Amino acid sequence: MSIEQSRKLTIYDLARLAKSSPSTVSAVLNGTWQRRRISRKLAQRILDLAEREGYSTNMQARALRRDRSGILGMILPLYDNRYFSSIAQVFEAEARRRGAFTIVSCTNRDPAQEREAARMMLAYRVEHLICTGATNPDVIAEMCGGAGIASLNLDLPGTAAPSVISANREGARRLTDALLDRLEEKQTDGERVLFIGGRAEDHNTRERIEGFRQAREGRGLTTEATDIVPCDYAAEKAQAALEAYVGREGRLPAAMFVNSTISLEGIVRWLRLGDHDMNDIIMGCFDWDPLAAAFHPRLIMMRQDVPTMIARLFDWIDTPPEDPTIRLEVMPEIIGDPTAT
Amino acid sequence: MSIEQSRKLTIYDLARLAKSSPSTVSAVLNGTWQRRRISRKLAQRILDLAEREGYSTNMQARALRRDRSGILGMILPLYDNRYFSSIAQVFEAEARRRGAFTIVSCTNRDPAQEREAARMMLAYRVEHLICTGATNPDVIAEMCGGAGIASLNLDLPGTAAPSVISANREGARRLTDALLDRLEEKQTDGERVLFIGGRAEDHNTRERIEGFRQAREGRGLTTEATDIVPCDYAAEKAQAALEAYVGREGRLPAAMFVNSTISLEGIVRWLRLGDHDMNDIIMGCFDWDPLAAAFHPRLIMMRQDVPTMIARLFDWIDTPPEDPTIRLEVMPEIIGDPTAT
DNA sequence: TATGAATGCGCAATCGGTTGTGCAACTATT
DNA sequence: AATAGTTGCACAACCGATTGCGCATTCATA
Repeated sequence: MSIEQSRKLTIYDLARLAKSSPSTVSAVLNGTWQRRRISRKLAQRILDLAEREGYSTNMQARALRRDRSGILGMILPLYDNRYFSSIAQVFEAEARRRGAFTIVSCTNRDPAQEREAARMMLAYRVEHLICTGATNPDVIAEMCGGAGIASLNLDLPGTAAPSVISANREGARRLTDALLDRLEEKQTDGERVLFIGGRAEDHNTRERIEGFRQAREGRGLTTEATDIVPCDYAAEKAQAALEAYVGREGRLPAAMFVNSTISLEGIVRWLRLGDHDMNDIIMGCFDWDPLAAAFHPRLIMMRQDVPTMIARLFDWIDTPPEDPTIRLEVMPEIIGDPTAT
Repeated sequence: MSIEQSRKLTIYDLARLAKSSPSTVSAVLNGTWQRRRISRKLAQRILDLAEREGYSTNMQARALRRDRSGILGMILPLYDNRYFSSIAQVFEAEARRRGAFTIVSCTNRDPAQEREAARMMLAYRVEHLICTGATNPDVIAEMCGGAGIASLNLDLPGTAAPSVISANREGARRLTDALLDRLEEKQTDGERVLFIGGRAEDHNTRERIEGFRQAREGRGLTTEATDIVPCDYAAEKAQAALEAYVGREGRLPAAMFVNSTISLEGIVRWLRLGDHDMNDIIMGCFDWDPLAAAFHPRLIMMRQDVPTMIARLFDWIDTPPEDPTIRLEVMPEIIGDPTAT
């Protein structure tokens, strides 16, 4: 261990201590010493010294000189559900594996916060910016373009940068199919099936609604507009929306397609408050939460395939696609459906 | 909007465009122009120019020169529960409010990852490092000390840096009291009450066990060692531990103190698998999850007061405490206990 | 014993801001 | 009209790393 330094140790200090030069020390410490024909002996001496003195490279200086920060940036709506928190964790783990550093910023689905976060990330010269679930990814992509930084969209697609998203329509179709299978088992035909949660403006919600419609159509069922309730991402809104729905219809839906765990929270709360039995109603949720699964094993959930999505993202970080508007869909996995293998 | 530049715009470019000098441009852009007696007219001209050309300060260069990065670092075990994700979000929001940037790194309760993350944070010259739930905070504090960086502990305390933690013992006492009240209501005296989850080595778990013991002692109850099962933070381990416990004892405990939502997940799963009625067993959980609350309204939960904890943390960031070993406890709130106001 | 090549390392410029200092040009004072 | 103070700005030296280039040795070859 070194003596506590008030001033951080630099390559100049090490050069002095090693009776060498800053350029040599630099080459040794960043691994380019062989190419610069530094003798192994001197290199070892400097490495030992650096270790003993607790030297740590000043990344700001390195970034400035190299014109590469070594930082990957990500903006994210929130951390507080399993989908987004897992995105953040997997992203960070993979970046770390490659020796990159990550900066993640939560922007609360707020366009102004998204822009501000992107501005800061660009100021810190991130090498790539991943926009996850951005309300308007194209604005961010344009900011990045102006700064010469590559951006990528995740979860919600854009038209100005490559996008990795879930196969929302197909996923929703499968989830709806599972719900309808259950409904048929119960032999309660003609009952209402409610789609609830998400935002009508957002691409994923629209796609999932379309998948929902198509699955019903496949069984000769038509879907009423009143059965589609994209009441935004908030437990209270889902709770209120369900209350209103049941008030209008005079009875519970037989099955529900719940679009996100945050909506699920409101739905479950409302059912509990009204003392309804959770098992009387067939529920599917587009998103996965293991605690919800534990509490309600008959709940069918679509688990989005985060590891694969992040892997594809890094493929594009390594080799940017020629087509900047390319969109890749990753299939989510159905959980809790006994008819699925 | 500016023409797309291949090379980023610098203050030198702006100086040329404005027919001024780099030092003047710098002063204007970082707000010190009044102190440097730059005329308002020139300042405005430069600001307009910067805006029009889409200039963005290179934070690496600024950090290098100022010897201040403007970055606050935080290490965190995980994002995937409401407690830690809320810590990350509130921390980031507060830092942003103060114009600071944050870097958060998940280290999976792994000492090696914690050290590595701290090393990187120090290389990026964070101005403060917050160690949240670190397995060995003192190691990190020492690394920071050697680098002349202030560190602070959150959630789990250390002895080498100031710590903000929850009032674990008192919180556990209250939670246990609530459980025992319920038990008495049911008039099923003499039944077993199980403490399950957490790590025997970790300070919080030990304190909570102590609070659990004290609350029972307060009612003249002694606590068997076999009723204390700190089986680590993992759903599967809690599930297995409960299975083993019930196997040994021959019956379910009448009440359970579940130490974390991750343990709760395993507990609930096991109960479901065994087809036990959740309402036959009185449950308390030290940590809060709104989805769990929705599914199980009779579940009593201690919600740790994250906003207050973060506020205290920033108080210390602003004015470091004289005593570096100071420890502050923040009272968590009990949720779902009808006897509490 | 020259000559050319390879080895081993240091010099100095550079990345893009920041900031102490100095120096004109003006204004106010006597 | 001479002096002192103020206003408005530019110069140049940093911050700590990186890297093109060059120079002195040593080694191999003729």
